[in-house]
Amino acid sequence: MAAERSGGGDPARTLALLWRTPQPPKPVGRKPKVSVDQIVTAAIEVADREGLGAMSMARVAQELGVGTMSLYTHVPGKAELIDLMTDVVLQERDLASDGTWRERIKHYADRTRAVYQAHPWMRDVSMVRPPLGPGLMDGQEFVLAALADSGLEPRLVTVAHVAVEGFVHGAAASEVDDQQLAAATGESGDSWWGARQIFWDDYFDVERYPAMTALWNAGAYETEGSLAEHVHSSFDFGLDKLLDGIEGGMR
Amino acid sequence: MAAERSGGGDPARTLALLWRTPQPPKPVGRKPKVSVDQIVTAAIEVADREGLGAMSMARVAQELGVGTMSLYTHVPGKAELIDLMTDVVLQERDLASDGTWRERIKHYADRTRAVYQAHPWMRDVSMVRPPLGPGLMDGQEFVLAALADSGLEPRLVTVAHVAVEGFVHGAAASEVDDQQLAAATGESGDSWWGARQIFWDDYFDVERYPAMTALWNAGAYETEGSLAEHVHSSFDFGLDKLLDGIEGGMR
DNA sequence: ATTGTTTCCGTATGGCCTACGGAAATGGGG
DNA sequence: CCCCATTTCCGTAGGCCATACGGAAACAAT
Repeated sequence: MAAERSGGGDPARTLALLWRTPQPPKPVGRKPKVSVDQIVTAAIEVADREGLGAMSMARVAQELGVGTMSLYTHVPGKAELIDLMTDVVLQERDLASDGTWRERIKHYADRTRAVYQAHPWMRDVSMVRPPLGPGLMDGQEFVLAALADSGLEPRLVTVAHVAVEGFVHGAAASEVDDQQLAAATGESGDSWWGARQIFWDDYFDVERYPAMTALWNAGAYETEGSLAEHVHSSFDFGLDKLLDGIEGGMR
Repeated sequence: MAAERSGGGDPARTLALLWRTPQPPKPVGRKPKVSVDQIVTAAIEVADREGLGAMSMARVAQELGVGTMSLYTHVPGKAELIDLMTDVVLQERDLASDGTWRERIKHYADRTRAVYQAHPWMRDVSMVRPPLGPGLMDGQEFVLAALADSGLEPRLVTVAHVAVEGFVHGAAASEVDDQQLAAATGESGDSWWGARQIFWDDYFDVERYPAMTALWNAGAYETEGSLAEHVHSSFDFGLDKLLDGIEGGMR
């Protein structure tokens, strides 16, 4: 399915929800059975366990013991609910701000990765029109502050910011993709690749792929750890090199 | 919705389709009304125009003037169809192999970006269990050959490969996300951000976000081009710095 | 008890994938 | 010309999804 997108609904309503603008208590009327926080928490639990595909309005309502349509009293729609879920889990990063600028960016990358690990459905959430809530904003501030301390001039800070954010979210999404697929299909990544052993036997053409063949023969693919560990260390390497490049470009 | 995943179906069948293993012509039996190639082409057209969400089996069959279930005679299921679509559009990159290793990697990035631009639904396709067809394999060979020429030792070539692939696909996906959302919702990115002007008026806290405020005051956000252009140049910057880092790490 | 206000939620619409099994088309052998 | 094995075509049906609509139910104040 396509990426989940932010709702086109009333921005004022969505922003009030994201920042939990306190609503004046209603003096009259029926008492609510559920709150926005309960709905968001239940939705996150369902998505954590069964994926964003399983997080339907009916499923969340069932979890809370209310009717499906009751949710719409508290939340404009599913897209906005995903916005709320996203900002809540981004807040879990709880970013600490000491160390050099490089250390802080690596800290940011680690914490963001941890969010994706804990909530693999984040892979399916598009970040180009992000929820403008405290979780997202605190993260942006953290990275921008670090980059500003690096000595880059302001214009380049904003450019580097997009590059770093893109790398970190992309890397975290990639890493988690494998686990998510494993959960969704009931087949591990290693098992999946194993079942495709016949590719190397029947289709791989040594003449057509000399570079891959040479690397294979040089033992470059005789890795020790699991697939996931290899991917993880590759992204550590990539982030390091990206920061090296940014640092070097200033001297 | 969740990311589209590769089918857990019979790998041998899927590989035969990906590499278009010639089937012995059937001497008897009803003549097929459609071919695999026609199905894949029609599916790509639908997805290009209306997104992967609209690419349903029923929609593709309608496009071809056949019944929905007829497709299942030629293609195991939707997941495998997406694999076939993916490999076909990756083949469109048509990679040329001259220039320095850096030039070749930038060429690869540009051509891959072009694929995403032409086929925005690629954003929704997970690449952790990729279709092992000629389109993907040729790309891998191209990047690995370039990195091998850079002088990295074999072990590091495979590590750098994952980092570069992650960056390129992540960047291309990010760029395209905006257009895809614009098409899906009928609202451009600039318009979307404009509608959220009230965020800066009502919610942005100068005390809480000093780094962002300082950058704003320094004029770092007074960009000239569109949002899309800014994102594009940021990823060019990022790739350059990543390659700088890789290059510098060897000296 | 009535009224105003708010929340709860049953129903209905139109979509999705695909298992199943029978109908229709095709070419060769009698 | 008919029969039949083989292959493809496809209608039906089941179980999911989001959400518009409008009435029922709960509550406080009068």
